[in-house]
Amino acid sequence: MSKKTNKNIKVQLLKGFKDILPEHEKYWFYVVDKVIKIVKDYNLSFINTPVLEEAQLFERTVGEGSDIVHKEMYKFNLPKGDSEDGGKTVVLRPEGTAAVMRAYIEHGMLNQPQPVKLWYLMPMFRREKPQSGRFRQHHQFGIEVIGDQAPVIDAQVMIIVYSFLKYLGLDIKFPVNSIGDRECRPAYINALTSYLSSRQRQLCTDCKRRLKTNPLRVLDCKEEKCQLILEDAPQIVDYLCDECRNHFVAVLEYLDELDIPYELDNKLVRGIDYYERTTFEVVLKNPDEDGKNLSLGGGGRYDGLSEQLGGRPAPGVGVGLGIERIIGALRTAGVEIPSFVRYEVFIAQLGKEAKKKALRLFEDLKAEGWRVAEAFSKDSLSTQLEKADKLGVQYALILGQKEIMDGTIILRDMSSGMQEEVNFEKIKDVLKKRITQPQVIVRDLDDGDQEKDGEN
RNA sequence: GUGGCUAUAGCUCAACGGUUAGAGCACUGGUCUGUGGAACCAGUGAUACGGGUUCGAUUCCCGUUAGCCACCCCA
Repeated sequence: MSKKTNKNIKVQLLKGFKDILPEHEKYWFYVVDKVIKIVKDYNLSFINTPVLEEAQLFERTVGEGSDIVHKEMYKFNLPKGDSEDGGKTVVLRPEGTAAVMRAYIEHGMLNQPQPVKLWYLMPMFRREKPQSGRFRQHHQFGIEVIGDQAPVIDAQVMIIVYSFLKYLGLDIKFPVNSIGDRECRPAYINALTSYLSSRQRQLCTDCKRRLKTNPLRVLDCKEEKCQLILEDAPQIVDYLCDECRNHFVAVLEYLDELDIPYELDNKLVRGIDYYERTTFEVVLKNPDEDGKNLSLGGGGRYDGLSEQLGGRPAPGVGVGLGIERIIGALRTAGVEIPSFVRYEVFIAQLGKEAKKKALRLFEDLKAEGWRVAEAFSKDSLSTQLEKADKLGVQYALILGQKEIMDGTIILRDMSSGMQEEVNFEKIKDVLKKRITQPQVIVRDLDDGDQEKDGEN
């Protein structure tokens, strides 16, 4: 950095954006490890979609009246005339479901065995005011099961979420509701609207607006006066058609069967228009000091979404979970995150000849896939071991004049301080025996991360 | 979008309307070419930006920007 930069304005992060730093690495790897585990368990197929999409993909599905579309999208026009896509209005993807459904339609996944079970891990962008646990770019692990409307699928999506978070060490529950479908919901909205209209004067200003744009959203208003009015409001359950009611009851039965903790919440509507029937959220079981249960994600069924995008009918149900929220929850819950082994071996050298031989040994070990660290530019053994210690290396190899004469090398266990002389030629075999399971897992994880890096 | 709080080194924090803005941790080098988690010595490194009050501002005032938090909503 230049010193007196009075003239230069410091370039920094855009508001609400966060760097993911080395210090967050172990949390990400921990979560991604469990993601990989759960998607293997349930045979979900990987999908990722572009960050940039046409604006109407979300405007038509998430809904013009929703907060996401209405005020939170990064939306801009591509310059006209410089390319075939010139003049199009594009947005940074604010949520995953509509994008995945677009891909499902566009790639004819209807011709695969149904349902198609997909998962993704990708960044989302919403231009909200940043706050605790809320950023303008965040990452979601999402699951979408498309092509089947059986209630058991709804339950299964929730079961997957439940065991995923269980793997991570988080205890959660599902507020759950059914908001009906295209057949029966209009009647409920009518009933609700006329009830609220008659009491319009007592509603908060936001709700007066919602009453016109999206009456359902009045239901989850937090204002006390609105809540009071809502106590006697018509309830969606009473308006569900037989199909929707049966579907909902069946979902709950499946959840009961596996003792998945849920609680009925007849005011849960969610801020996205494409949902039908089942809607749910994923909240921490234990409330924080303020008595609130942190929300880790949400989901629901969207049987009409495909048609909204011009596709053939394809019912679906899905869920999105916020990675940053999950990591936050892991930290506050004090879940122990296994520490991360970056290097397996450190090579320390003493003397000119030893340095040469160590240089070669480093290359040899590396060629065989070992993760090797060194400090060849240092001559002091203390300094080298100190470095090895800071790197968290499990074993140090020490090579000096004496060892070269004897054809040996010293193997030092860094945690116990125990060390032994090993025949130089046998060192690889000895290492193979010593280095244990955890490192293998880290290698797997690392590969997974590289894939993801490519996407981000 | 509305409101509250904050802004000094990479981090945590100090200080004063007045000479050269201090400390701990971290970092770099050294003691250190035969043993790390330690000690000692040395070093790098900061008043967010702009304006005002003042002889003098890091300090007081205003604005901007950014951060944190709450509301709204959500992941």
